[in-house]
Amino acid sequence: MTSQRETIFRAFFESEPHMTVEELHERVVAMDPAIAYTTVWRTLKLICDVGLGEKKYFGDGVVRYDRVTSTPHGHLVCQKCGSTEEFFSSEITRLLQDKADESGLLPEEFRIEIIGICLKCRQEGGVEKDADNQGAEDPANPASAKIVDISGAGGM
Amino acid sequence: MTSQRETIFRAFFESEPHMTVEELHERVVAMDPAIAYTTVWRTLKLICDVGLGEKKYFGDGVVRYDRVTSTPHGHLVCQKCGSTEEFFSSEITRLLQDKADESGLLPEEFRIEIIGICLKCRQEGGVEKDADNQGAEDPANPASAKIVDISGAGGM
DNA sequence: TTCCTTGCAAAACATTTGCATTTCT
DNA sequence: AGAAATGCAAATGTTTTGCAAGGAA
Repeated sequence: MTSQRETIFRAFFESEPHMTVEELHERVVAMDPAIAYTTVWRTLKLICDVGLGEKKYFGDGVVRYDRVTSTPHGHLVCQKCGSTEEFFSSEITRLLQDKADESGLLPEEFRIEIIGICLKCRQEGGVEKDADNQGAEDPANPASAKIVDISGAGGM
Repeated sequence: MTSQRETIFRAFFESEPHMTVEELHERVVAMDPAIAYTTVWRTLKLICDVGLGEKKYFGDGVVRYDRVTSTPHGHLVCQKCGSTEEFFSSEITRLLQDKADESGLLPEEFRIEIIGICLKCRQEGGVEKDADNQGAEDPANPASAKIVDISGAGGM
């Protein structure tokens, strides 16, 4: 365990969910400017290999990484502004498990994503997302990643 | 509407689901050797833009394209051999719609993927598929192929 | 002719890897 | 010392774009 790894681990586990390598690297650099992108990438890979993290693909061309949580969850992703929201549903999880069982597939991960246009973007109409930062979170606006629900309709 | 487009359209709608640009291009070339990869790519983009198709990301580094079906469906993807299977569940769809409604997001697409190890691969145990790097797993690091007890779920 | 499409080549990009150097044990 | 981690640069592998030539309306 090196100091770089410790920094990267901290940054990863303390940050908001589904960050890209680049985003995490930015955070890491803020803590220690000498840490290279490659090291962040390799550490992220390490974290996934040991099962503490996993890749996420929201479909905007970049890989994101999530901490492995005890509870499976899905994401609501806005195509326009790139904001994301998480949701939980034990009922959906159960149904998916059933599907896997039927097929004989031993599930390792469930990916549940709802892609669409968020309420805010529909109301504001004209707001375009940052061209060179597609689907990325605005680092200055972590509010774009909020956690919702937990027990609503559908037994989540 | 050019002959190339007609060929590509036919190939796309008559082929199996979730093909990559390259795979579709191969099929197209079999029908008309003069059609370029770029044209296939652009036509696929066109198809998606008009809403007849949509991108899929199974996490192996390549984009796949699916026809938009009247019924939303999910995929069971084997990390080892790369095989895929589709499944349908109106109940899951309904629950996801509920989640979107709660958030105010106008859903345009549901992505439901169950990633794991298929029955065949578990039975055959050691059989490695040609897929050089399925899911970008490190072949030299079996730890990445952890198969945890999923009594609770695969953990997303 | 005018506009749109095609093909080829190259640009863009994110992800990975090679290798010499540094750091840790 | 020996093994492992780091940084930099470059290789990969795709996706995407620029532009001149070709084809449809």
